Formats: sequence, C-alpha cells, structure tokens
Amino acid sequence: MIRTFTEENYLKAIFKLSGLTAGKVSTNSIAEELQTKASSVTDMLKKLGDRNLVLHTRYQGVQLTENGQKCALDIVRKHRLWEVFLVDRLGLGWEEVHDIAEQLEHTNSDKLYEYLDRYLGQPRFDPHGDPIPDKSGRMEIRSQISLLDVETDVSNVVEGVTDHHPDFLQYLQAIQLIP
Amino acid sequence: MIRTFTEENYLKAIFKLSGLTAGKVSTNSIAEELQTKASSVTDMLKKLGDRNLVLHTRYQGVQLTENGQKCALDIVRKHRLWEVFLVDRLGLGWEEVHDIAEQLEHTNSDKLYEYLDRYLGQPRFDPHGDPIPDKSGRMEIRSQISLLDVETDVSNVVEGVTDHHPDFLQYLQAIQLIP
DNA sequence: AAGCCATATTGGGTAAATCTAAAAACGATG
DNA sequence: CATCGTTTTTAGATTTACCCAATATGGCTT
Repeated sequence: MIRTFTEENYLKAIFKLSGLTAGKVSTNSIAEELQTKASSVTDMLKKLGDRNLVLHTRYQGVQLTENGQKCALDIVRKHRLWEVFLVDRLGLGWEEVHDIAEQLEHTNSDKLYEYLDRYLGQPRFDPHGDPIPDKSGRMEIRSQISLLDVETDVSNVVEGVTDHHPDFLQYLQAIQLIP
Repeated sequence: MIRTFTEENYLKAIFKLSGLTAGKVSTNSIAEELQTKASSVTDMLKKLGDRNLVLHTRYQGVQLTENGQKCALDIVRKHRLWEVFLVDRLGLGWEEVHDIAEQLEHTNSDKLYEYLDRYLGQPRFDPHGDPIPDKSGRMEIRSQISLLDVETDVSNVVEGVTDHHPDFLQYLQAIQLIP
C-alpha cells in the first residue's frame, strides 16, 4: 500500500482529532489542523474513502477505517521513534524536535524502524510523554492527572504535556519543567 | 532558498553525472539516471535555470552553477551522513542503506545535521568509501587505485566502491569484500 | 414548519511534474 | 554540403493537490 506524503498527513490529522472528539471528525477541523481549505479536505476525503482508509458520509464527518487507523498508528509510531532519537541520542531539545520528526516520519522502510526501535531500547514513550505504538499498533496508556488538579505540598513526577505548541514548550524548558 | 524534493533529485543527478563526464551533462543521461523522460528533464532544466541553479544552453547540455553545486554538495552531505548513521549506529548492511538514505536526505534542518555530524564523530567517509563534504562543501579526495590494477601477492586495504548497484554490493557482502 | 446560519460539497481553475507525439537542431558521414 | 540518425526541445494532455466562489445541507430557532 503506497501512500503519498499528503495522504499520510491527512490520516495523522484525522487520528489526532478523533482522539480529542472521540467520534466523527469534521471537515473544517481537519482543514484547520492542516492549514488548508475545507474544499481541499473534501477532495482528499473522497480519495481516502476510495482507498478504504476512511469512512466518509456526505455532510456527516469522517472516521478512520480499521485499515486507516493502522496506517495512522504506523505514522505516529515513526514520528515518536524519531523524536526519541533526536532528543536522547542527538541531544536536541524536546521542544524543537517536532517539526524535524514531522519530516522524518514519512520515510518508509520496515527494516529501518525495526532497527531504530531496537537501537533506542524499544522506548514506550516519546520525549513529550506520549506513548509509542508498537509494530501492531498497540500502545500503553498511563493514567495521568493534570497539574491543575494536583494537591500542593505533594511531590509529583511530570510525565508529559498535552499542549504541543513550540512557544509553550519553550516556556516549560525555560522554567525547567521537563517530563 | 526552498527546494522541492524533485529539484533536489535533479541537482544530485547532475552533480553525480558531472563527476563522471567531467563537463556538461546531457539531457538523456539525466533522464536515464532519474528514470524519467527527456522532455521532463528539459522542463526541469528550464526551471532550475530560472532559479540560477544550473546553466543550460539549448541543445548544449547543462552544468551546475556555483550555487547549484553548493546545493548538490549539501544534499550529498546529508545522504552520506545518514548512510553512516544507518550502518555504524543502527547496524544495517552497507549494501541496503542507499534507498533509505535517499529518502532521509530530503529532511531539512541545519541544527539536525550539525548535531548528527557531531554524534557520528564528524566522519569524512561514508560506508561505501565516498567522501562526506563538510558544511561548506569541501571534501577529502583519497588517491585510490582499482583492484583491477593491483599487484598480486601484495596486501591492500579496500577503501570503497565505484559501482553502487544493490546486486553488486550484495555480492561483495557475500564474499566479505567490505571497505 | 419555515427561515437562517454555520458547515460542507461541487464546479471550475491553477501550478507542479509528468507523459506522448511531433518538430527542431546537431553532428557525423558520404 | 546535403542528408540521415540521434538528441533535444516544444506542444498539448494528464494527474495530484491545491484554491475560490457558488451551491447545497442540516440543525437550530422561532
């Protein structure tokens, strides 16, 4: 199954948005996520539908098929493995690796990722605390509570962030609040 | 200066062919190198010419401008750094990394390559024995002689290969003739 | 139930990179 | 120096991923 760079980005966006809304994803939300126009999204949804990667009913939103979910998890896996590499091995800052991983994640080669995964010690979480799916798409969920809800005078370990905006991550870095 | 994936591949091809023929490069040779048609090449040469990356005179072949040469060396550098990573760090075979590096080389980020280079110990040669240009495009040339011209009964060190075809490299691997 | 508004889709068009087929230029040779 | 064959370029079409403007849909009000 050959997927273009663009198709992969759509699948990843739909996957991400499905997690937030826990259901069907709207055309406009995808357009905003990918910084494109709703009409472009409709075009692509039709194409992804033809390829059995999404289920799209006119005016009703879209969701990933089992097949599409598998593809999306594969891309997420690649992205997060690269982030671990960039931070743990190369020593880049955890707040600056997202854009680089966004490029690297489109590299295809089963063997590459098999070896990269082993080289990194089969990590289960990326530098932002997000879980890394395994080859078959399974990933660990950690039960976490928000820092907003934490009791004062109690020591806690920060495991991850939910806001991935560069500015916010740089702020966390500056105050040394690191997962 | 933003370059597309495709433009980068053309620059790399022209650079490679310039080295072989030591002069102007023909449209057909580029078409063969990139597995495309001569008419597509002409189109792209026009575009690269407009961008001051090549010097193209109708029916007379093409050569890289100083600017184009710099871009090509940058891509070659990225390619070869990735090859070192794949072989030395991940443990992939030197005969199977070319296609993967061909994808990775299009990743952009000055900082990434600065850190990758340092992480790999600023290597000057890739696993095939080809020199790796430094940030400003300079690279070492080793004076090598062909195995065909080597005297018998004399011990030699194999430094590299000139034929990069997967089948040939797999054969060398099989007989343990490794740089 | 009718109207209104936000959301989504369609239709028509553009730009990039490709292709095929036809025409143009080069250069080797008789 | 005219001709032939190869190489290269042009012209016109196709495909992919976009865009805008116009239209359609569905849900919410009243």
